[in-house]
Amino acid sequence: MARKTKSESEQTREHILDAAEAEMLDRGVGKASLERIAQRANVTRGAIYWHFEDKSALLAAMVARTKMPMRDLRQCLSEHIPGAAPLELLKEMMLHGVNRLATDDQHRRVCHIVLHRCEIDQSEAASARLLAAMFDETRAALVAISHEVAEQRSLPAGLTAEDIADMIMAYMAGLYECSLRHPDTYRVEHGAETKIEALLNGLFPLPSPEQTATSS
Amino acid sequence: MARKTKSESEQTREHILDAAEAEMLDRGVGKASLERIAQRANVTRGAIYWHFEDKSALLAAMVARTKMPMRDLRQCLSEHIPGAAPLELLKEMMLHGVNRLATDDQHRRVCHIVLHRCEIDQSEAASARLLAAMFDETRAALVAISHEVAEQRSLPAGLTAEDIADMIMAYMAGLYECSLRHPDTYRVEHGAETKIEALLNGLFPLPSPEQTATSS
DNA sequence: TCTTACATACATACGCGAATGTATGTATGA
DNA sequence: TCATACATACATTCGCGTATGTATGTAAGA
Repeated sequence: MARKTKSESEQTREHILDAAEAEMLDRGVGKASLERIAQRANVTRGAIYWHFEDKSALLAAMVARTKMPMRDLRQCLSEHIPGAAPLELLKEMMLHGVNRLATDDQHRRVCHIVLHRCEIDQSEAASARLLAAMFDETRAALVAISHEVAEQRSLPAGLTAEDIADMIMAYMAGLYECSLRHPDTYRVEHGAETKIEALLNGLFPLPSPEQTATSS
Repeated sequence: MARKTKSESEQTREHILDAAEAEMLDRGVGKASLERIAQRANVTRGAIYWHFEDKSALLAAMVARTKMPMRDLRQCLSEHIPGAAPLELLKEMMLHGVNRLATDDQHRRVCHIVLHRCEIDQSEAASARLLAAMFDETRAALVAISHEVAEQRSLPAGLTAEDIADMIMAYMAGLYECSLRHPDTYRVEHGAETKIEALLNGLFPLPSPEQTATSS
């Protein structure tokens, strides 16, 4: 076959990424063969090796295609809901995560691959670091905003803002876990907002009058 | 080498399982080779094929070694804390999970392997079914006990006992996720009991007087 | 504007190692 | 002596990486 123009080559690259998503979702990253990925994309392995160095680079590109930094999310939400209280912002951040998990199929696929169809070892060090970084980033964001919320609401006895952030972190991680692993029986989107509100109300109780008096 | 007595052969079986745990933890299930597992156990692949049909059977045996059915747990707790209120029982169930996750190293290893070092596909269908069964089992237990608790406490507005059970399910799943994936930065055991109490107090608020009057 | 030269975007072919499953050997306990 | 509990040897498969072939897009120069 002949050489393609630049935009066409960009398309084949996308086709390869799509095919890789499908293959890795079906067989897992380890058992996904470049040969079958190529067949799905109607190219040969040569094309894959032209666009990507190896399988792990292919995986990394897949992740990069769907990753959204926390920084951008918060920025975006702050602009979208100007002057929102921290608690409102936190709720919106969580809702955004749930919504994306419920509706963005590509994001679901990629997360499912990275989280559950991938044995992370040294060869996928890049993906491993990226995963850890996303965890740290999310957690840091939660800690920061939990501190802000704690200035307006109170905290359960014996717990710090960091503790609450860790609990929220676990809840969100669990939602991803349950929703991706058991999509037929666990519906994240069901009552999502109500649940989040209930959780946050429980974790950030309204300050009782005497507490307010003590703290002020 | 020569034939061993029955108990000795049982020991080699255990050694093989131990070695498999270590290998699969290091390299992941897919990249774990039976040859290296055999070396770690000071046997040859022949021994492995004698005791297990193939790698997936080996994995299944590993899981079976650490699995504890929910039925047994509840039974055990009911006997241990006789006459406990449902809420107390639920708290103890969750605490038991966290404690095991924090202290039982073999359990941690096996869970980490099955959850994060294993690309579940048709070849590991047995493990996949077992995992799904554990999920369903746990969830059913949570739903049941949530209903019981809901008879004594109240529920957040707009949520059912099933909803609450799903939230608790997500929280527990998230604890496993965070603790196993980021053992250095995420400490499950830190303030575990206080956190669980705060969570349950938030999800099962004390019935307010007028609500009690209305419901009765 | 037409040609030339080079880079691009793949396809094809080859060699390699690694892991698996099986078949067979063998020494020992019961 | 016979089944057990392995060890050893062998064949086969599979996927990867690389080397190489090839046709076309594209830019520079005449």
